[in-house]
Amino acid sequence: MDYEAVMKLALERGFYFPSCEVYADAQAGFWEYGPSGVSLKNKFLELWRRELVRRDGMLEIDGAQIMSKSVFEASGHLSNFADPIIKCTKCNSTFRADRVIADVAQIEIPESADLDEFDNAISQNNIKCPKCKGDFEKTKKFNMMFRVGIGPEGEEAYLRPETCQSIFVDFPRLYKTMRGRLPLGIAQVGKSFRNEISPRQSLLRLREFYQAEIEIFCNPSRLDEVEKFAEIQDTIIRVQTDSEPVAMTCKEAVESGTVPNKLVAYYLGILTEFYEKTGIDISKSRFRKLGDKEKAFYAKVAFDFEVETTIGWLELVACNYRSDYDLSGHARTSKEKFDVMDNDEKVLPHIFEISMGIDRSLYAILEHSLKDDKEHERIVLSLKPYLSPIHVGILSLVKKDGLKEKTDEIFLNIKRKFDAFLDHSGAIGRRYRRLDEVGAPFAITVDHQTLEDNTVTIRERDSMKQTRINISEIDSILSESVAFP
RNA sequence: GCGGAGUUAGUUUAGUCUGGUAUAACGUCAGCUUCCCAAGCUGAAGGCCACGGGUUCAAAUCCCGCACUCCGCACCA
Repeated sequence: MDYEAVMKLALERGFYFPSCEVYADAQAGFWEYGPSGVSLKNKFLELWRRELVRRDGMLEIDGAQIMSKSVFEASGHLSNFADPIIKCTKCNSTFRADRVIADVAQIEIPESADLDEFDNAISQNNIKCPKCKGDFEKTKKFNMMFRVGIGPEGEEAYLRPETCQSIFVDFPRLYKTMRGRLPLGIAQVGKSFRNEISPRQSLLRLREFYQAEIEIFCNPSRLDEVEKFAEIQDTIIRVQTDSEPVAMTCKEAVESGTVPNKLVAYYLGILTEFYEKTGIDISKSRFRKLGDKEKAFYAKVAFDFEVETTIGWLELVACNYRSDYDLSGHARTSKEKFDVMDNDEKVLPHIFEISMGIDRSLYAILEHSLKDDKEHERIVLSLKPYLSPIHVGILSLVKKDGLKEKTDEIFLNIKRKFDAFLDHSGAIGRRYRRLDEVGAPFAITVDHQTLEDNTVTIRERDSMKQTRINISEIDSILSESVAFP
């Protein structure tokens, strides 16, 4: 289904909706998760922990969202995470200074250059507004980080623009106290903040958003010594270096040089296996190798994991080989030691990161799972059972003759163990439809026969098939059916 | 940030040109119908029309501003 249909479902069924919507001064780029959205997100993260964090024996931390100025001096965000912008005095159009100068005068000025350089280039080449030929104001820096003032003096600090900086600065302590050995993965789920110029499309471009980031600390001279590689060497990944994605095994990807080494291929492999289990259609995905101009300022090699949706290819994960950019930066600025012993060799670890956008991933899962079942006149959210906000609906066929009481009793017995939803009101077909829309994989219905022989019907969402089971079997059947794979 | 379109109930929407405090469907809730796939019947709740200002006896409707949403441009780890 398309973006509009997902949006409608999100608003009607409590997945997500605009923040502060009752106030007129609500700002763009901020969205809330409702009950269904939170449940889906929690389950998605549980799957992420199982398939990546636990599978690879990573350490998970939970860092502060506000970090000191020094962190971002060391990380380069204060100088690099900003665009030089120029504004036309006549028509108020805003442009990126480096782009206009490159287009008009063919002069390449790096975006991190001093502001004077841009102003000089503009006056020397007599560059005017491309739209109205007006004059430009002086070049300004627009930094995408949110600045905050700490305490009564308003000491300078920033909301983190990516969660991984806490992982980098915590690395020395974690390595020492958690008995670290290279390669070591450290993971974190949390919020990041970026002052986007134009947030768009609900969860797809937010100013406050969730990331699940994994930083792999590794010895750069041993990137092909990866024992675990055997686990995924036959896993098929889709890699795009030119115009079309090409499906290949991880082994072939390394041997052909498409992916630079076994370590990177291993993580692309387990990431693909993870996304397969979210229900996203992997045949509509690709790892797109980024060109030099597209890469982030810290990345040596970068693959974006992208998924095809009705609004185009959507970047869900950035996989960047950051080399020693981060640790050497923090070592230099903090004067702390970030190098460690690996066997008998002292190394400053390199970093490969898997930076996942959670909100976008959830959107992609919803879009790929939402089906219009025209034959039965229903909208079905065919989520994997272990990701469904509601595991099971517990329904009474009718309220009277003691069916309500019997239904309540069943609900009481399972509600702590499963996400169960009790519903007595309205026509039974309507209640099934409602459960279909929030993606509940099962519905259990108590009818008159239940009172005679303690059996209930269990209906399966996608096939609409019903089977009669004993009440005593409910727990084991559900446990098995909604378990994580 | 620029240009265009839009904003009326939970959702989709009529009404805006031709000013007189608002329409419908679906959804929701309660009840009836001994009822297993959005059935039927009865009833109810829900909006002062994004927000702020102006014109007018009177504004959802006209004017100005502003915010947000969508589409393009630009931007985007």
